[in-house]
Order: sequence, then structure tokens, then C-alpha cells
Amino acid sequence: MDALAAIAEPTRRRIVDGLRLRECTVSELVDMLGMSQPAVSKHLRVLREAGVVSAQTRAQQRVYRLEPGPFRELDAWLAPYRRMWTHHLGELERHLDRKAAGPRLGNKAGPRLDN
Amino acid sequence: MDALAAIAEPTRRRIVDGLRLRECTVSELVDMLGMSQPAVSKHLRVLREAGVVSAQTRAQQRVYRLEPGPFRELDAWLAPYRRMWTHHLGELERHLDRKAAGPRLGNKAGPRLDN
DNA sequence: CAGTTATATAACCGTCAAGGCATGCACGAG
DNA sequence: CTCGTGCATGCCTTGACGGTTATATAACTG
Repeated sequence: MDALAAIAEPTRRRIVDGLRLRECTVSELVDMLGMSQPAVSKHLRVLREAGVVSAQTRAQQRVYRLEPGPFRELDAWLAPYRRMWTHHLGELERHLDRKAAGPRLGNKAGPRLDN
Repeated sequence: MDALAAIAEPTRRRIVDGLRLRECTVSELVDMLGMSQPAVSKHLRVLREAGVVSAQTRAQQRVYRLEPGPFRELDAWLAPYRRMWTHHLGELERHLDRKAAGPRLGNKAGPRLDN
């Protein structure tokens, strides 16, 4: 699933979010992103090679649209993690309960571990 | 959703996948990944600051576990994209269809103008 | 106390990627 | 055929990131 790395990039996620509703040409995306056209084309190349988008040549323009495959993969990868919040939480629930009730014994004033 | 960038990294995804079933100490993760301990600790720091994992100090060990929040966010972000394959899946994706019994049907012979 | 275990942090390095500009290429218009 | 448009590619710089070794911090052990 290299598509995840492609989508993780902020600019590319903006592109993907922009393509969610309607397909776009490169110029439209350049307009939407406020970046140089080569930069956008390079991001589109990354997304293309990751299978996230596909391009259709129309006149001198390239119309880009989303491909569902990577999203399905991501959804499938995410599926087992859904148990964390949909099914009875079990162990996690106990963990949260402990955190809400009081800190663990024996380890107060621990080092800053954030979160 | 900075957690996506955190999860996108291959090593960190291995950590996350490893933590999916059972919580682990740093040493266990080092063992599982075959990397140096500082490298693992840095990845865990990134995951911690992204809210993907949380740590609990137990004796001299830190027990890491997954935090459901980012996964729920990712699920929520992914939700609108689900229309791409739950709704009329027609154009480009029948070969990946999971509920179609027979993979027959004529090929659409779409122009592969990418890759 | 000293010593060991478990983990975090610091300093450093090589690599890689994102952004810019300039250019090449394909296509349609004239 | 020539020009303009729309997009891709090549080159370059810079900043971020993953990995390592060495060191600091914290807690248990004797």
C-alpha cells in the first residue's frame, strides 16, 4: 500500500480532496492549489504511479480523476482497527477507566512523556 | 490529520500493525523490527505526538498501545470516498469487485494512458 | 551506594522529496 | 507550416527525515 504514502502528503491530499467530487484538469488544480504548474504535475505523477488517480487525454488537456482501488485497500487495512471503537472496547475500556479513575500506583511524578 | 503522515511511514506502520493485537514494550518492538533501539524510540515519539499511540510507564519499561482517535479520524475522512465503490461501480473497477460471483463480463478495454 | 536494565535524547550523516525555473513535447488553431 | 496552449520533464537547491553511535535519565537490584 504505497498509496498511503502518496495520500499522506498534504498537498496531494488537497488534490485528492479536490478530485473527490469532480474530475479536474491540471490547470484547474494549479488554480485551486496556488502552486506552480510543474509542482502540481509532479504530485499528479506520484498519485498516478500509486494508482490513486488516472488521467484521460482530452484535446491538449489531461483530465484527472480518482481511482477507487487504493481507497478500498485503505479501507480494508483500516477494517481490523475498527474493533477498537465499534466493538465492545474491552481492554481499552478498562484502560480508559483506569486513566479516568486515577493514575497507576507506584509511578506518580513520572517523567514527561506527553499525551 | 497529521496522524496519516505518521502512519504512512513503513516502519511506523509495522509498529502500528504490531500493536494492533497486543500492547508492547519498546524492547519487544525493537526485537520485532530488527532495528536499533533509538530508531524505534524516535518512531514511537512521532506516533505519540501524533496521538496514534500512548505509553504507560511500568517499572523501567514503557508499554505502548494504540489510541483509537486517529483511526476514527481516518475512517471519517475515508467515509465520503466510499461512495466510489459502494455506489454504482461501473467504469474501471470490476476486476476488484468482491461481491460479484463471476469475474466474467466483457473487458472495457479502457485506454491505459498512465504508467 | 554501585551496577544493570530499559528507554529517551543528542549529535551527526546520507538520502530523498518538494518546490522553484527553464525547457521539451504534443496537440489544436490559424 | 507556424504559433500558442496545456502539460510533462530535467536540473537545482533546500529542508526534512530515517538511521546510526554515543550519552543521559530513570528505575530496579544487590
